[in-house]
Amino acid sequence: MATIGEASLRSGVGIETIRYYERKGIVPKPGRSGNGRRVYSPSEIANLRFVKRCRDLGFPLHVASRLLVISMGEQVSCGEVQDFGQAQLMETRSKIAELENLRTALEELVSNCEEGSTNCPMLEKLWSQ
Amino acid sequence: MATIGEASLRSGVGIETIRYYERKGIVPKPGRSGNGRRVYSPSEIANLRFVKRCRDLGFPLHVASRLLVISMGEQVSCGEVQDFGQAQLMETRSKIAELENLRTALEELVSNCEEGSTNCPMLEKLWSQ
DNA sequence: TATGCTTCCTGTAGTCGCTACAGGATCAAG
DNA sequence: CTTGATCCTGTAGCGACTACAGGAAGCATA
Repeated sequence: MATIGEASLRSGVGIETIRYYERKGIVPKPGRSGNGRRVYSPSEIANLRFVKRCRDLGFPLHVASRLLVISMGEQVSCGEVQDFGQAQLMETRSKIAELENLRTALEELVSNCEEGSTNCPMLEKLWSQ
Repeated sequence: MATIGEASLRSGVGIETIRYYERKGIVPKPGRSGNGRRVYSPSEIANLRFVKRCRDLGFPLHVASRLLVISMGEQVSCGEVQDFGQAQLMETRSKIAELENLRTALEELVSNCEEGSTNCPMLEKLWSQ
């Protein structure tokens, strides 16, 4: 049984963020000690770590929450889990593609700065067309 | 001289977003007609288009605003403009690198779904260690 | 002229995932 | 007994919008 500070250290989730997850119902509410402080069991700390893992992979909070619920449930609906993974992968791939277009555009924009043909070639490009 | 609706169409910036930019001081306040409605000159519409161009390139609003101010000013400080461009390029590159790590991790995670070794291999992976 | 549709106005609240207080209570160590 | 760390609740801020509510005009048709 741990305090919120210990739970934070062991899970890697910030204290304020832990309370936020609780408020949002992402993780179940922990018990309280006599003085009203939150008390975390090892499995509750593991839950926090699980959510953090999901977040680090880019899953939105509501998906992390759903994955946690699925994990807790009787029979695991593996198909739904796989769907979330696939969706997140697609999302990530399309974000990469988008950012690569941006990178190309920015590289071209910045490269204009070398040629001092106008007052400020980059601004010119931004205004042109 | 155009209404906000026309300005929105011609600039590609949504009506609510135009008003938001005005509130935030990103673009100068337009004039008003007798009945209190906003009236946009062609150059004010161009300003909106400029901000949109910046946003599409990933620049944060305060940078777009600064670039607009620089453009309006007497002498253009080309160095500052170039710095913004370089910073945005670096930012974009590091975001891409980050997302590529995520993609790799997700691909591995999802690939586990094929091997039905456990109840749900993806969840197992998320909990493990 | 009356009606009805569209556009416009202001102001406020919601989104997402935190993060940072303010103002207070309690605990552990010296 | 005091000091400093940790905890509590509640609220507000971030960025960049987006979505109303509730009302005032404008424009076209009957």
